[in-house]
Amino acid sequence: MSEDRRQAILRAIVEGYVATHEPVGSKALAQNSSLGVSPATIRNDMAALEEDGLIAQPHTSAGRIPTDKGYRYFVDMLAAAAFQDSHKRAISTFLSDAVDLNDVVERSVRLLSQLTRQVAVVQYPSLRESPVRRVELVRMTPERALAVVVSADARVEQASLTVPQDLADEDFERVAREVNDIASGLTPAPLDRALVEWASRQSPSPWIEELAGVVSSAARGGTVERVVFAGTGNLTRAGSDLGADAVTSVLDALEEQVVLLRLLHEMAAEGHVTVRIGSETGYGALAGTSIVAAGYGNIESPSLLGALGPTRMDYPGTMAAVRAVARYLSKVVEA
Amino acid sequence: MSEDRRQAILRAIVEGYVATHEPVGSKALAQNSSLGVSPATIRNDMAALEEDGLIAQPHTSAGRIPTDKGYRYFVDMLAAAAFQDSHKRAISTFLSDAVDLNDVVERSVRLLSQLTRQVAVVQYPSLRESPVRRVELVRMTPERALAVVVSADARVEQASLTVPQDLADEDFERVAREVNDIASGLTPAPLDRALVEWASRQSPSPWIEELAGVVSSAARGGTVERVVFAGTGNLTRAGSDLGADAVTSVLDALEEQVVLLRLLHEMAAEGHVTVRIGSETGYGALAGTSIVAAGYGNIESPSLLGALGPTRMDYPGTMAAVRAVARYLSKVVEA
DNA sequence: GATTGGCACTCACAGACCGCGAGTGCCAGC
DNA sequence: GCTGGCACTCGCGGTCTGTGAGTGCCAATC
Repeated sequence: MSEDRRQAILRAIVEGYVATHEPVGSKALAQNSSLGVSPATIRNDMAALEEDGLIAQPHTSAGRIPTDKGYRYFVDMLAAAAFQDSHKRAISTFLSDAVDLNDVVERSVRLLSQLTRQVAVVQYPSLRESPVRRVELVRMTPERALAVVVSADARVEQASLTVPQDLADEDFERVAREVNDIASGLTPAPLDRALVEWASRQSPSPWIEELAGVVSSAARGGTVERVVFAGTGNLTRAGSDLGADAVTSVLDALEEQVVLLRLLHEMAAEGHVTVRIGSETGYGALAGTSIVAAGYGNIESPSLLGALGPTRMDYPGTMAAVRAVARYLSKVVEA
Repeated sequence: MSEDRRQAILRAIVEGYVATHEPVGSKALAQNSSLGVSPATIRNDMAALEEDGLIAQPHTSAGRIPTDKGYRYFVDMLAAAAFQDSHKRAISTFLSDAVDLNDVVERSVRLLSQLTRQVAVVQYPSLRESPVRRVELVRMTPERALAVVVSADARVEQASLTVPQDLADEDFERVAREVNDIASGLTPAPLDRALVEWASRQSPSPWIEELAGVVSSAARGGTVERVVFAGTGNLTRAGSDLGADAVTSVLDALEEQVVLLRLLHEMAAEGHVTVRIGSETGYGALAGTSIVAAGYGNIESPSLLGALGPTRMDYPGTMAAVRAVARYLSKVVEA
């Protein structure tokens, strides 16, 4: 009862089940897979694997299917799969002619969903540490103004604020120039301090306060983190394990974003390509689904992207695709 | 065989089927609905309605369900339903504290999906005729620059372009000032002319050309029209008629956007709240689904928003919700 | 002529039944 | 420790059948 063979059997069960969507039995395994032992032997090992909670049988007289724990074991012993050249080409052609950051993210998420045939999610790059390039204030109406913050990585953020109706245009322009001069070249943290200091030197007024706050948060990359997704159609495409309720919860989770963001944050802490399988996600709504994610961009505070699909997914392929897209996206964003 | 009673029967069938998801038979109709006639009479009328193609029976010995044409007839004879006060309040609280245009659109689409319990779609307002408020050019690196166009309705568009590496900063700044001075206050059409004229006065160079083109298209509200959606989870929520394939096609159509945009454009031509039922959409992928849409914003070239769901939907309620949200959104955008 | 009650007919649906076959666990032998 | 054999389990798919809702048609009635 060698440990090696058991691993091989687990691997064969996972691969077989992923390929056929059907529980795999000892006999089929003996014939199909090339581990030269008899069905009976395999049965013994299967019993042991089941004992360990790595596989289970849906019905008494059916074959075995991997449990979440089994998938986990499989993923952990997985050697990095080679990524097909055709895919590499697809990535570069797909991403090469993107015009701006939005476009890059948009294209990436579509590409990833096509490569993996799963739902792809991409978190907008967190550009917290990127310095401000310029701040513009535009007075739209007598009492409304728009602040436009351009950061060094070509990201443009906007926010609106209220100004006193009786404020003279000259004063408004002076403030605009001052804020731009102060902010240019600063990263968010020093920017905060500089703005507070500057505001305290002005004659106290609520709009100065609001202006400082608005510019600070815009420099941080907008008020909210966002996740875009694509490939939701894959959830219901033929061959998906997920029932209607499961699909509903996943779609809801994607739209609410908050659960998804928390989960991605958790995963960011771990390492390169990380996988959460079924119940490992810790969210009941995501039972039956797995997430394969990888960080990209800034090494210290990476953003995440990943693929989400039924636990019965092609882990090696998905992991390879996620890794590849993350790598390319890192190049683009860092450049 | 009065025409009035037939209409009443059709109405009762539609309402009954929408409520219960089950074919409705003559007997149940006679008891439940308060039109004082016997089942036999109803059967006669039903036969006539079926003759006209307004209803059908899924199986020989089942009750009747409305056809697409039947829903159409029902919708056409529908008196505008009163919209609940609670909904009105929901709308104003939901939309009142939006910070910018993105936020308004985002909130609207979520709100609409909640009110209708369908998939909501909102087309980004087409702001073609809004004049430019300001144009900023920022040199990001020696050979890349960013053009930021702020329009009078607080929309911010960005585009990147290439500049000659050896261009002096003073020259760059001069061009930036000139372009801003030219563009400010102009709507796209005159802006195009002014930019072409201006470019011809410069010493000919590719980057001047690119700049003019980029600013023109940014002033038009970005390169692409976009549609955002929310509530996709409702497609699979309990009680949806749609099979897995239908859901898949709808999700795909939503993501591709192009089909959806064309359809919305077609519907924009019609009038106030318009409805496309099942095959009326003209797209096979949308068989079994209906769209209720209404224009908002600029009367002459309205943008659209709407709700998308199974043909068996609550048309009166959905139409009322769509109309109400469209009205509020118009106010916000026009203001 | 419109409406109604009656009646025979149709047919989907749910439940019961059953045989097949894949798969298992266990045991004795190598 | 591996293997062949054997009895056992049990889900799945097929057939069959009764039931009941619903229909269409026809003759009688208002």
